[in-house]
Amino acid sequence: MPELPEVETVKRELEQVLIGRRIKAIDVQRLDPIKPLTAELFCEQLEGQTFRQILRRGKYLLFGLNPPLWMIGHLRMTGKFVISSQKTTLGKHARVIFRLDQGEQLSFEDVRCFGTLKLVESLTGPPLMSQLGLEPLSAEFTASSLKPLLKTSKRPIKNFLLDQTQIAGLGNIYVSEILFRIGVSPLRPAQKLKSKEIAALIAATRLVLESAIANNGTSISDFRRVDDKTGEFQNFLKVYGKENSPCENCQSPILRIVQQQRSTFYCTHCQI
DNA sequence: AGCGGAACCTGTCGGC
DNA sequence: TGCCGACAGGTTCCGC
Repeated sequence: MPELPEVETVKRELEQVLIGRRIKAIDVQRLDPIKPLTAELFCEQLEGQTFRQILRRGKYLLFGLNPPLWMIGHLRMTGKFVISSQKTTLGKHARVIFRLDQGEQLSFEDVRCFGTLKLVESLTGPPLMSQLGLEPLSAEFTASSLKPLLKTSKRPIKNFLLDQTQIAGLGNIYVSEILFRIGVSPLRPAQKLKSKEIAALIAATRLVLESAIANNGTSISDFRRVDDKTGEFQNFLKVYGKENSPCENCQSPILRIVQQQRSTFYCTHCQI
């Protein structure tokens, strides 16, 4: 489900309520998110801990607890964090529930059970953070850092942009949107992008991601914010999910194709 | 290197 | 109403 803007939206909302809160107890309803840890070991390490800070890297949420402990969350397709009062009865998709010290609860909910919660004592060590690529909203995301990566890759640019070890945080929706905005076909080999197009790619990536964050992300099927409100960026999508709709530039129908077993939407006339 | 396919799991939607 | 296949914002592993 969520890509960088949705994860960033969740991060900002969680830090409003979570910083300084202590974990009093944990209910593990399903083991999938915490595997391979047992419920006993997971709870034992976290109970009594206080949330100190929340960071985001790519699509990962990093919960800083009492140093050096971190809980690294990944929402995958349908994961979400929900804050509510402990008086609230949670739905059947609540997988791990953290009871906090002021009557609130943090619930990790996940229909498909792909999401993960992992405990680590360092953010630099394997297997997670060390293999993530450029952070697209950081100062390091420039033509000079991206160009050498593109030039060595023959893959279609869509596949390249989805590769988290190259750029961390883009997913299926935003890649289609970004490529439409720069007029580049998702099928074009990465190394065939011209310097001008690389510059445009960087600018469009920043613009689309920042705009999506400003609109609290995209809610197409089940992304919801921490307070269960929807994001609004779905109102600004130009190609994603718009098969057969007229392109807003040239009116020709938006095409849906499959790359890496995933839908790609684009305009064959405007994107070359 | 990079592709296709399957797997992880559950739910929804459209067609017949 | 019911069944069946396709599809879903992600990642990883395996074989070619």
